[in-house]
Amino acid sequence: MGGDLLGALNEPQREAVVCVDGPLLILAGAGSGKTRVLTHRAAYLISERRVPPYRILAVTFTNKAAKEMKNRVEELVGARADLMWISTFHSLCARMLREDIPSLGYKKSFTILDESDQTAVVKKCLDDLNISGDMFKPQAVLAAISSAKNELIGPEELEANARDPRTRTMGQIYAAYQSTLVRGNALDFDDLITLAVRLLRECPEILEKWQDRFEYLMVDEYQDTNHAQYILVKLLAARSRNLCVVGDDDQSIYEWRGADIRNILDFERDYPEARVIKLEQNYRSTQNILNAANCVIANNKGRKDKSLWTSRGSGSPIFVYCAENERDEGRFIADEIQRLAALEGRAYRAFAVLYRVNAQSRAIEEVLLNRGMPYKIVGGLKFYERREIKDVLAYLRVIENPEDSLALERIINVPRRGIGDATLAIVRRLSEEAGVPLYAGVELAVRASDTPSRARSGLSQFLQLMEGLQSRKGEATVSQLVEMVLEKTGYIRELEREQTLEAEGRIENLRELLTVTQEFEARRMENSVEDGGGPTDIGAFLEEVSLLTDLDRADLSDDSITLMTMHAAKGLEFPVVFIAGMEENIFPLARSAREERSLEEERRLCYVGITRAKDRLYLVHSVMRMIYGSTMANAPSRFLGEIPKELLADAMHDRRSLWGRSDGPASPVIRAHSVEGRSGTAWNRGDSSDGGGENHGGDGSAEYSAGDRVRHAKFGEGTVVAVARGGNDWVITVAFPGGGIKHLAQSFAPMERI
DNA sequence: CCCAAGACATTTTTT
DNA sequence: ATGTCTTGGG
Repeated sequence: MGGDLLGALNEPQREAVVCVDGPLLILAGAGSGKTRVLTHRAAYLISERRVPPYRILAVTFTNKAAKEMKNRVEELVGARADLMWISTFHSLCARMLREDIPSLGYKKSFTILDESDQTAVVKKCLDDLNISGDMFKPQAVLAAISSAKNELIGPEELEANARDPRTRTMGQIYAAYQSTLVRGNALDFDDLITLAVRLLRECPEILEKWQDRFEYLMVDEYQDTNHAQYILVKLLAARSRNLCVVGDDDQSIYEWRGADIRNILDFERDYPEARVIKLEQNYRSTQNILNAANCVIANNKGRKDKSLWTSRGSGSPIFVYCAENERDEGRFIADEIQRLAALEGRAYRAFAVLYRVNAQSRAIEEVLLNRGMPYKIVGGLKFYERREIKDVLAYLRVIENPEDSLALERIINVPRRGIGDATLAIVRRLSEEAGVPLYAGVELAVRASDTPSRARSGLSQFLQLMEGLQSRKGEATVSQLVEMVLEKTGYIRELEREQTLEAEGRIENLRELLTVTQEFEARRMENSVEDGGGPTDIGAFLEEVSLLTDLDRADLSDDSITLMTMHAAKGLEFPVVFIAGMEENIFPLARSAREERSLEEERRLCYVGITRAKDRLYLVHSVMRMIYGSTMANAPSRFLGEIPKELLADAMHDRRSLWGRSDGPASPVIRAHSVEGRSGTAWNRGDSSDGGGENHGGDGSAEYSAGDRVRHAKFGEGTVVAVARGGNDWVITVAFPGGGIKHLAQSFAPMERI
C-alpha cells in the first residue's frame, strides 16, 4: 500500500506526504502537483498512520477544490474518505456555527446573505442615517466593512480608532449594518468566519471540542487567507500543531480582497519548528512557458525564491501578436484556434482565452459567435444572482424563517400584488413600533383599523399565500415547494405573459433551478445516514445554495472554448492559452501600475495567466482598443518586456503588424520586445538591440517613445504606440483616436511631443 | 403605483 | 457600449 502511495511521487512530494507531525509549509509552484500531495498525504495518514478520517481536516477556498480533493482521496482509500472533513472555509464555519451559534446570541436558523442582499442592507442603512450616497457609495462601504471584518475589527473599534471623519462615519454605517443583520438573524460571508473565530475565542469548551476533533489540519491556497482565516486556523491547530499549509506566494492575487500574503511569508516565524518543502518541478507546461513565467515573476521583490522547471522539452516559442484593435485581436485568436484545431487536431476545450477585465470578453465573443465556434464564458453573470432565482429563493427563505425580513421585503410585492412603498411604509412603521419582525408587521397591518382597504387586501392576500406555502413545509420536498411557489404566486404566468426573449430566459433559469433542487434531493437521499438533528431540508438547501458559485456549475467537459478572467483561471490548465489585452492600462491596469504593491499583484496575476498554458501560449496586445464605449491607445504591457526575446516568436502574423509595410524580412514585433531598461519603458525603445542582425547603432536617436502624447499638424493629438528603425530614419507609429493608426517618419512628420 | 427616459459607473470577486 | 439604478411625470 505504502509503496503504491509514495511510488508515484517525486522526492520533495514524497517528503511532504510523510512529514505529518508538526507544522509544515509546502511552497507549491504552479502545476507542481500540490493537490496530488495533499490527497496522498491524507491517504497516508489514513492508511499508514491509522488516523481516523474524521480527525483530519482539509480546508480549501472553493467548493470545486473541495470536491476534487474528496474524490481523489476516495480513489486512494475508498469510502472512508467520506468521513474526512474536507470543506471550504465558509462551509466549515457554517457547520461549526450551526452547532453552537446560540452561544453568540444568534438562532441556529440563521440565513446567509449574498452580495446583493448586503448592498440592499447598506443602502437602507445609508438612508436611515441620512448619509448621502455620493460620498459613501454602497460598494465602498461594503468593501470597508468587509475589510474590517477580515481584520476582525468590530464597528465600535473601527469608529473608536478612526483617524479621519470618513472612517468614523464608516464605523457608524458598519454598526447600523451589523445590527440590521443581527436583528434579521442573518450572516454575511465574512461573518461566517469572524463569528466562528469569536465562538472559539469566547467559548473555551467549544474551542476544545474542535481542537480535539482535528488532529491533523491542512490548508490549501494558504497565500489567499485573510487575517480572520489565519486566526481561525491558528486556533484550531493550536493544540495539535499538526498543521500543513500549501500555497504559492507568487499566486497570491486576492490581496485586494483581504488576502494577506504575510500569512504565508511569515509562516516560519509563526511556527518556528516548521519544515519547509518546495515543489518546483512542474508537470504542466513546456520549459519556454515556465521560463517566461519565471522571468516575469522575478521582477517582484520580497518573494520566496523559487524557480519552476520541467522535464518536458522547451516546446513552442511564446507567440506574440500585435493587433490593430480589439476586433482584430478577436479575429486573430479565432484564426489561430481554427488553424490549431485543424493542424494539431485539438478539440475546442483545449483552448482558453484569458483577459484582465470581463469587459474584454465581448469583442472575442463576437468573433466566435460569428464563426459559429462554441465557447463559454466563465464568470460575469452569476446564476444564483439572477433576479428570478433570488426571488424564488427569497420565498423559500421566508417559508423557512418568517423572521427573515430582508427576504420578505424582496418578495412582498413580487410578482406585483399592489403593495407599494406607501403600504410597505405602514408595515414597517407598525413592526418597528411593536419591535417585531416585518412579517409580524404585515399581520398587524391587516388587523389595524386605519389601514387603507386597498393595502389591506394586498397584504392579506399575501399572508394567505404565505400561510398556504408554510403549511406544506413539513411534508413537501424542496422541489415541490419551489413548484408551488412558482404556481401559487403566478410567477411563471407573469413571465409567460411577457412574451419576450428575456422572460423566456428567466423561465429557462427557473427550470434549471428545479434541476438543482432535484439533484440536491437525490444527494440528500444518498447520505440520509448523516445528522438527524441538523437543519431542515429547506435550510440545508438554502445553505448549500448560498455557498455555491457559478464556478461550481460550470462544466468544463463540453467541447467549447473557455473565456474568462485570469482570476477565474487560477487552478486550471489548458493546452493552448491566449492572453488578450497585454497592454499598459489594461494589464497592468492603470490604477494598479502606480503603486508598487498593486503592480506586484498584477505581475503575479500575469504569472498565473502564463502558467495556465501547457503547450502553447499566445500573448496578444492591441494598438487601439474600444472599451467602455471609448477608444484608447495603449503601449504594449511592460510584462511583455519582462520576457526574454529568445522565448518569443511573432507567429508569422506580422503581415498585419505595424511594420508590415516596411521592407525587410526581420520580424518587427520581436524587435519591439527587446528587453532592457526598467519597468514602464522596457518595451518602449524599439531600438536596435534586437537579434535581427540588421542596421544596428548609428544615426541619431528616437525622439519619441511609446506612451508619449503628441500633436500632429494634420491628425491632431495622438499616442505613440511604437518606435522602430526604418531605413535611416525612425518610424513613429501613432494612434490618433480620430484618424486611426499612422506610421510617420520622424524627420518629416510635422509633429511635436505634448 | 408604474413606467420610461436619463444618470452613472465600469478591476479582479474563491464564499 | 451596456446594463443598472434613480427620478420624475403620468
